[in-house]
This record gives sequence, structure tokens and C-alpha cells, in this order.
Amino acid sequence: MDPIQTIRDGLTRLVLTALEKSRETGMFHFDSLPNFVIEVPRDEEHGDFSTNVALLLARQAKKAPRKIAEIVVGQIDLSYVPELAKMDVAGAGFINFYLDQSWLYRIPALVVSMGNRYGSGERQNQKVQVEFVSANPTGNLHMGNARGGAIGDSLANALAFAGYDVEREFYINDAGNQIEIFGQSLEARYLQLMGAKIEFPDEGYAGQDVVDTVKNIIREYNDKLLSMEPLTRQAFVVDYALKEKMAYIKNTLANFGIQYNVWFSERTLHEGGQVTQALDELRQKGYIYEEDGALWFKSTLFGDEKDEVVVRANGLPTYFAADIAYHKNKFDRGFDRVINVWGADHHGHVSRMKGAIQALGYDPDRLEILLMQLVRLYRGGVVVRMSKRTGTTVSLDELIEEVGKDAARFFFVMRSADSQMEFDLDLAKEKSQENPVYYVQYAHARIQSIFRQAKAAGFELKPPSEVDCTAFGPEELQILRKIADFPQEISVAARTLAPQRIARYALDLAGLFHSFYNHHRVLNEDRALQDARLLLMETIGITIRNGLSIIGVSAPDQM
RNA sequence: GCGCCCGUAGCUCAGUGGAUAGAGCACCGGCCUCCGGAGCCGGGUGCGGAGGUUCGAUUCCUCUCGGGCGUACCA
Repeated sequence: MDPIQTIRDGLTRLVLTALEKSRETGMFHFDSLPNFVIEVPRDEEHGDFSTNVALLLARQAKKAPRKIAEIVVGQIDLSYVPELAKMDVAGAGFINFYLDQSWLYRIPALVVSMGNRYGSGERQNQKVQVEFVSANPTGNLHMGNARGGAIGDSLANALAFAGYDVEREFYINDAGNQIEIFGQSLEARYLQLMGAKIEFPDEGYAGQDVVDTVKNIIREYNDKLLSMEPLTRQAFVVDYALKEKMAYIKNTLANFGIQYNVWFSERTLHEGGQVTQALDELRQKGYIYEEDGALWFKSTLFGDEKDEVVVRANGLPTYFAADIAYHKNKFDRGFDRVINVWGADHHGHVSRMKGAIQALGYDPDRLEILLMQLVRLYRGGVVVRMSKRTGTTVSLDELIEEVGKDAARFFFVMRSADSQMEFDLDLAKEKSQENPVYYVQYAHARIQSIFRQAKAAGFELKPPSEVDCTAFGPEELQILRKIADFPQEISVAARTLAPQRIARYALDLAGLFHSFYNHHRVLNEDRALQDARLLLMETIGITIRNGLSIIGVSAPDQM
């Protein structure tokens, strides 16, 4: 139930009817219906809603926009939309609609009755998969993974709340070149720690975490690996390390509030022959050729800058080959839409991935890729530098430890994915209203505090039907207007893959609440007013809670 | 060089082709001390630049300047 959309639909029908009547009676002529909008004007002087239909019709109808607007307004029967109070023509030819503010009196009952479903959309009957983080299991989770986790999970939440059937998936890169190198690195460290004088591979993983893993292996198996064949030994240490890394990744992401439906192993694609199958299909369709001993995919046919190797001269498939098989597999699993959240460093991969999807016969628009720009951490006003030892600045688990899950998620979700963001660690930790996440949570806690006091004084929240909403003044109505927007915000955030809208909305609503709180009392007022304001508080609380829940941030009752 | 993303107020950032472009912080002035730790009111110069499409452009297109990323038989 979306109150704004309901009104908008009503107004749209009204305008359409008026247009038809105008044409039938010969007031003006048009052949095709313009793609007009019913929107909420920025300036409230311009009404509650307005439409640009007359401006769009001017050329076809060969009349001045204002003239057309006058005619349309003359054909509209006000009584069709009960809350419609008046209309006028303004500006270049806009038609403005003014509502009777009493329509807002219905909002609290709607919100209270829907509770934690307020803002949700109707079932879309569309299967959407969101794949995010998919960090390499060869190292720690870094800030890119953190941002991807927060954005991906919040986006998935928003889509689910908006009515889509959503699955969250993590792609485990447990095969391929990097795993080979990972194995060689682990083996080299093992042998070194066991006293052998051998060189560490040039391209190897030099981080401390590899050494730590090897120490665990030694603790468990001591010298048992020394007698193994090198390949067996590498397979052994890789298996051990992958188990350990995946346990770490799962645990850290769980602490970050993320639960996946599917953990998908790249290795199963190779072992199940799906990589070969996908390449065969591309070859049959004529998109594969051989050159310099390697197999290439003709991604230039799909707008890419250069063709891309899928099987190296040494016979091993590339990461891209596995990714083609992986995406084919996704579509074969019946998803209508597949969304990937990727770091900006993968953007070169986008066009060829879409090309491969198209080559396999799928509509490339069904694959949507959300690219995130880089994160710069600040502490004490200066950039936190990359650590040479660990290869990261701060890992996700350290970030959660330092600022907490709630602040971390809110900060990442607050910014749109495609802007490079600065993350101020000091601000995230601050327990003051300067801190955006604290500001929103504090609004919720304050509301609960009011209810605790009300209860102590013997007052309870009355059902909306017993509350006189005419007690609401302009500020209460302004808040209710904002709350009425919530379902639209969810819907737009889901449609445009923009979870930052929800964070911003929560901040705006919290701001309206704090301002109200500072100007008015809820308790110890006239009973009718107190009842109405308690209901308003409940309405705000529910909406803030629902918004925060999408972002993955808790709504505490006390702080 | 080529490709993608970004460029909005002093700073961090919003802004589904609409009417007079916003928020928070910072800064200045005035007020207030009340459910929860201070708050309230007021104060402003900005869409990097130049063209184009449009009745209308921060939004779409072209060029240009600046920043980031990519441009591997790495992932």
C-alpha cells in the first residue's frame, strides 16, 4: 500500500480522461499520448502534485501550453479523486493539484496496521540474484569488500522489501591461477618454516596471514607434509587454507549482518565441465577463434575494445572463461535479473561480460553491474595508509571492531556507489548527533523513551481509530507527509539500485523528528493532543525501524 | 593514446528532463536551558568550462579541462 502512488494513479486516470474528452469534443487534437508525469513539485507553492502534460502536448495540439492546461483543467471532475481540493494552471503551463490535507490523517492507521511491512511493495514475481563481495579467499576482507558488502546486502534487502524474490550469492574463487600461486606461496612458507632454504615465489602472497595459516598447519601436522609430492602438498595446503579463509570470511560477513543464500564454488564449474560446455557453445556459435596458441572470445563484436583470451596457450582457462560459465549458470537457474556488485577495478570486465551473455543468447540487460569506486579511510584527519605487511589498510573485521557494524554499514550505504568516498573513522565512532548513524538511532531511542515514560505515567498508545487526527498541526502533518513518501523511496531505491536513498531518507525523517521534539512536547499535553502525538511517535518509530532494517542497522530502544 | 566513473556551497555529499538547485558540518549574529546528554531562529557565493538537443538541462549528446580506475595468455 503506497499512499502517494495511489493518489498519483488517480490523478493519472483523471488527466487521461480529460485528454480524451478534450479530443472528442474537438477542444484540441493529438495523435499520440505524450509520456507525461505526475510529480511532486519541489516548491510546495506549486501544489501537492503537478503535471507537465500540457507542455508536452503543445507541439502536437498546435496550441499554447497554458491554453491546453486550461482546457484540461476544465475537463477534470474534481470529485473523482476525493482528496483533491483544487487545481490551477501555473508557470509555463503546469497543472498543479492541491489536496485537502486531511488525506494525511489516514497515514498513521496505515503505518500502524502494516507495522514492519510498511513501505514494502507488492509481489513483483521477478527472481533477482544479487552477487556481492565474492572476495578472493586468499587474503583478508578489505574496504572494497566492506563497501560491497554493505551496498550489496542493503540493495538485496531493498529489492526484497520492494517485492522482488531475491537471492544473495557469494562466488568463491577457489580455482585458477591465483589459487595455484596461493598454493605455491603456502608451500614455500611451510618449507621455509620447516627450515628449508628455498625462495619465495616472486608473484606469491607475501602477507602475514599466509604465514599465520602455515603456522596453524604446522601446529596440526608438523612435518607430515615434508614427505608429500609437491603437487599433493600444494593441494593439501590450499584445501586447508581455503577452509580457514572461508570460515573467516563467512564469520566476518555474518558479523557484518550478511547472510547468503548460496556460496557458489568456481571449482565446481571446472569439475562439472560447465566451463568447457560454455566455451563449446560459444565456439559453435562462431565467437571463438585461435591465435598464438590461445583461444579468444570475439568481445569486440559486442563493443569491447579488444578480444579476450578464454583459454591460455598452456591449456588453462582464464578467470573470464569461468565467469562466462558462471553467468550462464545463473541464468539457467531461472533468474530474471542478475545483479553484480563489483569494485571499480573490474570495470573493464563489464562490457565483455555482457558481450558473452549476449553471445550465449541472453538479453545483456538482464545483467546489471553496480560499480563501486574506492574508499579512502581517514583517521585524525589524515588518510590511513596502506600497510605493507598485511597488504590492506584496515580489514573489515578490524573496522567492525573499531566503529561497530551499525556505523560501518550506515556510512557505506549513505554514499552512492559510483562516488569515491571518504570514510571518517573518528566520526563513525562519535556518540553525538554529528554522527549520522547515531543521529538516526537516537531518534528511535528517544521515541521509545517517550513510550517508556508514557507507560510509567499510565498512558498507552491508542488505536488509530480512537485518535483525533485533527489535533495535528503543520509540523505533525509535514512529518506524516514525509512518512507517506517512504514506500516510494523504497520503490525508487530498488528500481534504480540506489540504497543510499534509504539512508538519506532515514536521516531526513530523523531530522524532522528531532526538530519536532525540540519544539513540542508529546507528554503532559492536552489528552487528545497527547494521544495524537503518541500515535505520531509510533508512526515515526516504525518507519525509521523499517528503513534502518534495510540498511542493516539496528534500531535500539536505548542508547 | 583509448575506454569507464566522477567533478554541485569553505568541507563531506544529495538531487528518477521541470518552475527560485538542497542537507549536514564549518563560519557569523541573536535567543534558550525544557521528555535524553544541549538546543532554537536567522545569515550564502555553487552545478569545472564551451557548444548542442528541448517549451524547459545539474540531469541527455559532443568537445574540452581536472581527478580516479582500467587498458595482461592477473583476477
